[in-house]
Amino acid sequence: MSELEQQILNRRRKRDALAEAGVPVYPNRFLYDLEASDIHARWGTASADDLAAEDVTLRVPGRITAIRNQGKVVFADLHDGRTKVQLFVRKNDLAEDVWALVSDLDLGDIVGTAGTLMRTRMGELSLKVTDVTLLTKALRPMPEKWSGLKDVETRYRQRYVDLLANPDVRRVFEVRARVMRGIRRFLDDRGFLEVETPMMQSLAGGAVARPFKTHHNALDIDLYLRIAPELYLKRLLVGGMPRVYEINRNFRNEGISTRHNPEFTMLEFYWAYADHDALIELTEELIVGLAEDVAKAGDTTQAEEVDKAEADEADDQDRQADPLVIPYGDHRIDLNRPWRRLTVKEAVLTLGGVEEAALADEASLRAALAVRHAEAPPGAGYGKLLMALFEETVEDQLIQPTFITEFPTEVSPLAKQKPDDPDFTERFELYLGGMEVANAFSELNDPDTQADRFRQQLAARDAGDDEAHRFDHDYVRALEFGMPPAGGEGIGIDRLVMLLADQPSIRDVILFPLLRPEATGEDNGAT
RNA sequence: GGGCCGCUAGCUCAAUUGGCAGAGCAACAGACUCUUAAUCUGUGGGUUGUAGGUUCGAUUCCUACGCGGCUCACCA
Repeated sequence: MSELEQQILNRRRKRDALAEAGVPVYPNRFLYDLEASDIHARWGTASADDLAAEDVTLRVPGRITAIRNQGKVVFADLHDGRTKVQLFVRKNDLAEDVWALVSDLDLGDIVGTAGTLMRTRMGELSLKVTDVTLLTKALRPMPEKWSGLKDVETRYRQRYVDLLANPDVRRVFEVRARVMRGIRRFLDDRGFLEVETPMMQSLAGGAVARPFKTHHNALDIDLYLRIAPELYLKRLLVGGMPRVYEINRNFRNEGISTRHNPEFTMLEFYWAYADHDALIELTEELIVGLAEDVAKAGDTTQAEEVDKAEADEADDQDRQADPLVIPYGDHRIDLNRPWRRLTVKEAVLTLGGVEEAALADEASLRAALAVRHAEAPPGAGYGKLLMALFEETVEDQLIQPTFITEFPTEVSPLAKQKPDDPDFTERFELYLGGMEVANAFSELNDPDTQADRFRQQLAARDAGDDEAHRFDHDYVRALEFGMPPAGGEGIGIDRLVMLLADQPSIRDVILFPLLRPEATGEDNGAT
């Protein structure tokens, strides 16, 4: 029998012995007053005398994360997932069977306690326990208390263990929730209506990417998981909803990397009568507001948590100095407005170190790519070549917030052309931390031009670009009813959270990132 | 898909030139009525990711495979 199996067996025996003695080992409920976080929020600064005077008796549930057994006194940490409160258990204070239960507790057990708040001689806020009931027995051992769980594969596969062992992981997902709330509040306050459009589409449009394919049996039709909600949201503009947004999952059947997960969360919003410049303003305002929100929340979390006092001090100082200068890996990103704006061509010339002559025509672009050992995409015209050069020379340098504007029409089949230069569109992308975070443009609303663009995409597909956009006849029909001039934007939420929570991989901001399934063999210790 | 790296006890990590696979925590038995990485005494725990190969002998060298990480490619 392996070590793990032995430990599981021991825990099962303890549980089964209790059950045989008539103790319900998975009781249905425990009426409680407060959890550890609430207790710290309310009495975190109360003195021993205050507590004695107030005589606070409480019922508190939680998970046992540490046990310090002193013989006839036991100290234990009772954790609520965010923070702990210490249990101070004396044999004299308990009924005999309760003391027996306490003596048999294992790390990870979930219990309900009752007692009085006090401070120990060392000053720790503690619950002087008068009763303990087992709420759930943990059958598997917890990871090591000091080093936590480091193995990345286990952290992603068994996120529940990661969350139990590594308290910082919890904070990342609290930031994520805060970002989601902040976005909804921001857009709701400005009169945007949150809507939901199909995730299963018979034609995967609105972006350029390979889709996942599935099949509906009753209708006997193939369907695709959406790669973007764009074309449906714009149909709502036609339908007279002037400001709409959707925040939900997109699915792209592409490679996986530190910035790509096959399913990812995207905010898209459409704003009738707004132009490109209004979108830039709104984007700055939104993201700055979210960053301020996250910084503020970080401060209060740290004030609450005694344990966190020694958290990264350099970090704290930055935030105090300027909450809009945020750490990201080795970088500091300055979110103070206004953010830099460069056209694609300007960026290639100034940041990419490309000679102006290289932008002259397709041949010179191809030459510039060849010099850099970069491939030209199949069937590429001037626009695609320019973007290939941009990605090769500029993209990963865009650490500080930068709006890249004036994208080629060739790579922007749904965007409106610039009035003075039809080869380029009123489109921008926002880069932060070297990542593309947002993509926005003035929406093409001329149905005939849109039909032409779709035809050009079909031609590109024939020329070897198997990700070119499909022709969506119903969308053109919708445009024929008249779509108001509008600005639209998509923001990648996962990447934004990476930045605001200072996480290096998209897997660190997605609770259950996609991994290859585990080998079919049984996990050790399963019975 | 390519390149590089990793996989050793439940967890975190060692193991010299190819020579008996170890430690801390956790577990188990015991001591201890203010500890907080509690302390002290003792004990058990391994198909070294899988399958082959080389060798008297493989955690170590070789091959294939699996899973993961980074990276390149891919990907607005």
